[in-house]
Amino acid sequence: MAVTIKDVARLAEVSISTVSRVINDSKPVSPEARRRVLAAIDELGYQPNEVARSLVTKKSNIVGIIVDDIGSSYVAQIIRGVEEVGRMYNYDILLLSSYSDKEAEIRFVQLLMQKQVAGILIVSEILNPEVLAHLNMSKIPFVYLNKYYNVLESPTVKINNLDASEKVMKYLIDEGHRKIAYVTQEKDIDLTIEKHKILGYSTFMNQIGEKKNIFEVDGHGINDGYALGERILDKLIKEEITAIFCCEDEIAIGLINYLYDNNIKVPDDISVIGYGDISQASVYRPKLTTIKEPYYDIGAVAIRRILKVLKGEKLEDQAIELPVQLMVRDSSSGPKK
Amino acid sequence: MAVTIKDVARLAEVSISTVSRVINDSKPVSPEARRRVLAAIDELGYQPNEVARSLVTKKSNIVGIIVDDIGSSYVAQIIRGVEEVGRMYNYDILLLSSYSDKEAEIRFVQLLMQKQVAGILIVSEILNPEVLAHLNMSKIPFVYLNKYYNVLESPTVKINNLDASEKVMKYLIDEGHRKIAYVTQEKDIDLTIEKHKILGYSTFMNQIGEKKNIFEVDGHGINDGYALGERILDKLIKEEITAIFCCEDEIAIGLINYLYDNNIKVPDDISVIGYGDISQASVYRPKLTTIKEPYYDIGAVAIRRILKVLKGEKLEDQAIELPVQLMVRDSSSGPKK
DNA sequence: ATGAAAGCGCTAACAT
DNA sequence: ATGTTAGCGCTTTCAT
Repeated sequence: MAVTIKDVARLAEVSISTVSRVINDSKPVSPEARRRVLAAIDELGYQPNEVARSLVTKKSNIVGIIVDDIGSSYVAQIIRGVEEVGRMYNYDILLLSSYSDKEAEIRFVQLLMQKQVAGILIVSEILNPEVLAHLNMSKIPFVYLNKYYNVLESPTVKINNLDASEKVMKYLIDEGHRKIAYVTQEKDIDLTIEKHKILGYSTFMNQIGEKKNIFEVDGHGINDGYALGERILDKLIKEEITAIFCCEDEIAIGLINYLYDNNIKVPDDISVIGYGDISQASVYRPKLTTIKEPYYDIGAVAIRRILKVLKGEKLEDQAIELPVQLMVRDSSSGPKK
Repeated sequence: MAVTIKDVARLAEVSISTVSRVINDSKPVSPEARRRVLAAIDELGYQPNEVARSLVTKKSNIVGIIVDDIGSSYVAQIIRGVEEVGRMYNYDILLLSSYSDKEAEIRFVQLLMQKQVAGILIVSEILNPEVLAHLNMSKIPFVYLNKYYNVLESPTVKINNLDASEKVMKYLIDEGHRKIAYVTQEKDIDLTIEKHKILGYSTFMNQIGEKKNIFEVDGHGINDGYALGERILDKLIKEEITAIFCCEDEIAIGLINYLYDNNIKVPDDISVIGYGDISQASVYRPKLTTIKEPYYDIGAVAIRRILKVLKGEKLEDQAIELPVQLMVRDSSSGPKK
């Protein structure tokens, strides 16, 4: 049997209330009593039972985080940010993986409510309005993060994607490119962040008065990027494209693989730019020029928002936008023609 | 205020014990009462308070997992295994990152004890006997995982590393290589798993009667592999090495980079084999021949062990060994001389 | 400043 | 089969 507050009280010859006051610093306690309590705690190696505490305070110091898949590296980065900041304020993390299962997301939210978590963080890759409804009902502070979709009307932290595509376009044009293509994901463009990226691309293309070339890719994998290459090669040549901005690093890498296999040199013949700065990006040869999204920061900012609400502070905006960084590496250069 | 067991009892016109019996299926309840309780639960949307439950049962359905760094991909894979299996048995995961801080590991163990977790899983990259001591004191079932060091006298799940190096050596020799080098980490070889890998290497080299060439590398990064290349190039040439087996993929990739930059072709001039099958391994060009360690399985087996103990079953052995897989890809071939 | 006592929501022994 | 009741370990009024 573990040592409880009673044991401490008995040994210190005070009441359990006094012990409680000492460990919580909640009310004045005489120096003498405090000394005895501390001594008793030390002697017995007493550790307050967090569960009992949570029961009465109706608050745990646990933050629940429902992620899509802990295996994705960006998710791991977010968790890292959450974990590290949470730790500074003594919050622990309860981790649940939904694997894009809507039902699971909802079940998990309920589960976290049962566990009296202090806050909830969702990292989803799907659109699930139901889960938002549950969250809003719960009265638990939460932040909803989504890499692909725009989160509206809910607390979130997101990337400034317009800024991202503008940075890329400006760089490319400054390097002398004019025939620039963009590769986007195929679906729900209105709902997704692709909207903003395409806007940035289009604006610049209009500005320099060149024809827009937007290709759609199916899937998120390197294979899909490779398959894309196969599909668009002719068009690339016909349109004399000298630079391609891809919506995801994986796609860019797959595309580079395809080009390499077809004797088209990157960046000499075509510059390829990715998006995301996944770990492979800086290893791959040629090293990928890409947009680095601050996932660690997203996690850190997200948890800070929850902590803020917990402290009773009001949030100004629902959404916080974080800037990105253009990582110029070896898969891009000026056009060599 | 959330709805409690009392509200359900009142609405169903039964006692709270009956409600408890229904939700826990712990004792027979008349069909009629059960029906009313279920209806009331449904109507009120009642969800049992897990915290109160844990307080009385002294058991939570939470498994604590202390990892070195959630950012490492192998750690993420382990967590994935733990999470997925845990979920099947309704266990949740409390995640703590120690970043190789000994003090933190110990603090976290105590924290988890306070939280009444059902089990503890440690994924450490350092050697920390103190934490083992705390763990043993806690009476909480645990498994200690360590990628680099041999865990003795404690429940663990590990890789059969001798098997791993034998597989590599057998493959290389079958391909016709004889001048084979091994790259190891520099320190504590007696304590680390390197011991078994080197044993496998040495055994085979003795068998074919060739001179052993073991190089030591400092650090775990790609840069370190690159630096290694610089240091050993002359020796490689002098000894006419045709294949190098590296203790880590990162080292292998760095080494390949260096060789590539110095006009030595992989695998034509030298075959390079890694260890770990990190995500880059199958993307990198040439794709890395390497040993795939089953991290997902390690996590899954580890949590199963804990669950087993929780069910009161005895463990046969302290350690479970999992087999590895040799992934033959493009960084290796027969010697081309 | 301190203690007694109520009660958080639940389970489980005991009584019926 | 069902209800009553005593805690689980703690915080927090309410007295003193």
